Amino acid sequence: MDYKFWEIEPKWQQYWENNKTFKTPNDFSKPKYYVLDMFPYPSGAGLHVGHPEGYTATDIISRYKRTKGFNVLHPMGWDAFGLPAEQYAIQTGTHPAITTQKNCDNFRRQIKSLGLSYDWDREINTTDPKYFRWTQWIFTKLYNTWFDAEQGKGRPISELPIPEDVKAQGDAAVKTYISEKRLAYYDNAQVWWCQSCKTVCANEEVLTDGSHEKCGNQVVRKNLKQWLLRIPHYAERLLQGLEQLDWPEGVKDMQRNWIGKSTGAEVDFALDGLTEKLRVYTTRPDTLFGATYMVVSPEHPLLSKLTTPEAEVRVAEYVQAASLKSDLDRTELAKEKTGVFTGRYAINPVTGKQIPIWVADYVLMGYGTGAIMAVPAHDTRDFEFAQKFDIPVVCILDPKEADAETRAAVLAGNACWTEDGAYINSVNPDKGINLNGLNKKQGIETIVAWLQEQGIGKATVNYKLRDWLFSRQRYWGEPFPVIHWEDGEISLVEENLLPVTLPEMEKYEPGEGGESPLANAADWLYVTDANGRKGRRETNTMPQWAGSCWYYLRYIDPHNDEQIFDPKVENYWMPVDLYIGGAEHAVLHLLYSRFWHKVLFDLGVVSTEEPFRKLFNQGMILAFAYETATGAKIASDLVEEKDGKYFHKETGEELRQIVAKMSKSLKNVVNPDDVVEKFGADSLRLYEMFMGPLDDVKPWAENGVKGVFGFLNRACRFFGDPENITGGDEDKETLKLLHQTIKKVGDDIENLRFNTGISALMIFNNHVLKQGKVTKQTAETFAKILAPYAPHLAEELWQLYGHNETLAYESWPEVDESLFVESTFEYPVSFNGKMRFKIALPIDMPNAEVEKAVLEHESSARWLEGKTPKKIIVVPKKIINVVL
RNA sequence: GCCCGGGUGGCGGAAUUGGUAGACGCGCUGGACUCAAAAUCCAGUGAUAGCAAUAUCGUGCGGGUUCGAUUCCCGCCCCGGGUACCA
Repeated sequence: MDYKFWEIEPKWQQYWENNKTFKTPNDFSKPKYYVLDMFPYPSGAGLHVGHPEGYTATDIISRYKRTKGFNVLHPMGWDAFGLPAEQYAIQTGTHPAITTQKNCDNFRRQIKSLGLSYDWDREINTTDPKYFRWTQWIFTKLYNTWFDAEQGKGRPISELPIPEDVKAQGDAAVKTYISEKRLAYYDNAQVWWCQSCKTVCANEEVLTDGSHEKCGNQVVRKNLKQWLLRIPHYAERLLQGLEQLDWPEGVKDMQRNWIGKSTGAEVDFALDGLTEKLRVYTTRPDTLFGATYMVVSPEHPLLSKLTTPEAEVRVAEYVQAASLKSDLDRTELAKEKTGVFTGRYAINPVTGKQIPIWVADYVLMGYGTGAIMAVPAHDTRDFEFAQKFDIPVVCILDPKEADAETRAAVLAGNACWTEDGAYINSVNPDKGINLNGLNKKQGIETIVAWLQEQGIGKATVNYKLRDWLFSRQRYWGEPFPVIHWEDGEISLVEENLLPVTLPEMEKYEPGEGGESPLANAADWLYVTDANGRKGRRETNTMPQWAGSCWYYLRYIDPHNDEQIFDPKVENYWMPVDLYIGGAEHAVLHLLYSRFWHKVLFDLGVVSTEEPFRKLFNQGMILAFAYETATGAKIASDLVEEKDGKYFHKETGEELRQIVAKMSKSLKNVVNPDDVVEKFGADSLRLYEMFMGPLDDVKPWAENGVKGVFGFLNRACRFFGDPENITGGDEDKETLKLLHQTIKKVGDDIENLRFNTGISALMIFNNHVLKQGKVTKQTAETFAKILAPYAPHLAEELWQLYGHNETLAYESWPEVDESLFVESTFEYPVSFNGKMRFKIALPIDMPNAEVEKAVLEHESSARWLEGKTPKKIIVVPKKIINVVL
């Protein structure tokens, strides 16, 4: 049978669609397996070859698990809110919904052409009002939830205890108190603003160079009324939850770093001439004896009080200058420390000495208390600062492990030592404190106990995680179900009135000064309540993360108009057993999703504490590119190859082959449609999996596609030719290899090692090609184990062997381990670790006889050189090593 | 700087718990088929030396542990990702 993939593939895709082969019933009698892809943003550019990488992997797992008797949930949908459709609307006036629809249709067509076994009846779209009705519903839940620190969980706002003193202040105070506890709140926030996108962005969306991750333009600070979510309340839970997850350690680490937990202590410093105290946060309270000055951030609320009249001018100037600096200047570029003395002194509580208080922008208001005690001898930043401004450096940790020179410098206060050591100068009998002789752990415990006793400090925990800025100044997003009333009250749109849909508009331009385009939708914007009170709808929309935060829950029950989903069904399907997608979502999407999920868990909406049990990141698919000796990139169509070297077609200059991201300018973008047309979907699937380990970054090579295409051709020609299929018993060697292959392919799928699984299939195919004939049973087994990878060809073969039904639910072949039992093993024999020859011996032969057989072997004499071996190591079924 | 990954032929990559380094595929070389090409098939292919059998070297570098190290330990170098004045 010739390999006519162009006929086979559409035929089976049609069959699967007509028969709803992959429609997933909520059949609770079977064990379930939920395999999820990170759903795509349907861009106008269509599918990139990176998409099918993850999709093929999950498809192989899905198809395999079905044959192992699992009820498999494998859905697909569209994360379709987003800026490109809105920008296109601004340019052309085309409604984003129309653009989105078109793009979704194209993505669906492309994905279907790959033969992926999705249950298309569960398709979802985040821009569908029937979907975002529930996104809005979750927002109302967040708004109406507070975090009970004692119980460590979120609870309905109706259960929030109101302190008596708040009650005494009246209704307004109670309302304020409540709104300060809600997980979602509306407030003035210093936010990142992208002038190019005319919208705010979350901290997480700003890259380290101060650019917006979406567009690459620099962002600026701006003060705006915004919606924020109190994700830091869940910091500890988000951290702890990681422990139970089967996720790549790297991703867990990134989340841990992002959450940024640190343990330390808060210490109150008395101030000279003021009754106020200055509170600092430190992770090293044990170095208190070395604190020779203090620093407050330029935004510190106490700064004006601290500043003495003589210092007023310079402090004001400094604060002014700092406020003009972007955060970028304050961090990356300006490594050189700046600061001015406030004129005020604090009292070091352990030494009783006066220490100066400075203001400097290397201390950030947003972390800890916005003030620090500076220990220049044992903190590099403080040391730098102290050196520059000539502040005393007092060493209180003797660096015993350091070399003599370093040690001397540190002890003299001329160098900084941040490692552990032995405390010195850390005793004050008057205050009843002595750390000398303790180690770091004991030192911290002792000083914290002392601070607590004195009532001037306590152990504390800090997190880097900040409130999540949750609103955007865009049209194409979920509207908030919120109304701002003329009297200042904020209320939610009632649940039975959801969804709040987007108004039709003629123009989609954002308003000036940070207003969303929705501010122009007069008919939609204004509302009046039953009492005639006027109100205005929230004009911001939710960020794109909103829809993707919970989509995996909607697949479970996508058409339910009564509830977000039926809890019985949720209880069956959750959690997601395997989630595959790009590593770029390591923190943002995955952290946000976990946060929402935990809130929903606390409220009893979902049944699992974590949404994604196992996570796997596919590596990016790159492409070869070419550059000159000076590093200039050359578009691929200007490159020619000669004898394995690359030259510029026009200049003749020799070029270097490099690996880079696919890009239009390099002309090395691979379109999946072209690959499918030329080699077929099965070849594309197979190649994407054969390129290398799923999590590796790897370059696309068209010759590689030809390689797997050749394999499918040979397999099709051999297994599709009735003359090669015989009756009778299978050849022993073939049978053994077949079972080894079943085992290898199955194990490799379970472990997501698809490249070596394909290699095993190739080895088997090469074998039978040489063998010439196989039994029908062998041929059928081959079709079954090929099916997860190349389902179209497998179905075709299966049909050829006389079956009328799909093989998608045929059970996975059993491995007959007894075939692997061998009576002899061909031992590699090495002398002093170098392999010299091989000898076949019975595996149950006693060691003494093995040694004898080895030494008597004709080749041994040559390596023994007349010597008597010192030792002979025999590792059964592994190796024999003769030690001379 | 700090935290994660990773360095294996010309290329993508294999190698259970330490046990024959280079599976499988690409590329290349030679051959068959063909008027010829493509396609297909067969053989070879880590480097060096040799007609060959074979030998020596070989998994980023330098040490170590071991009968035996791509694998474990110590010290470096390089590449990729994340993060960055978080006290």
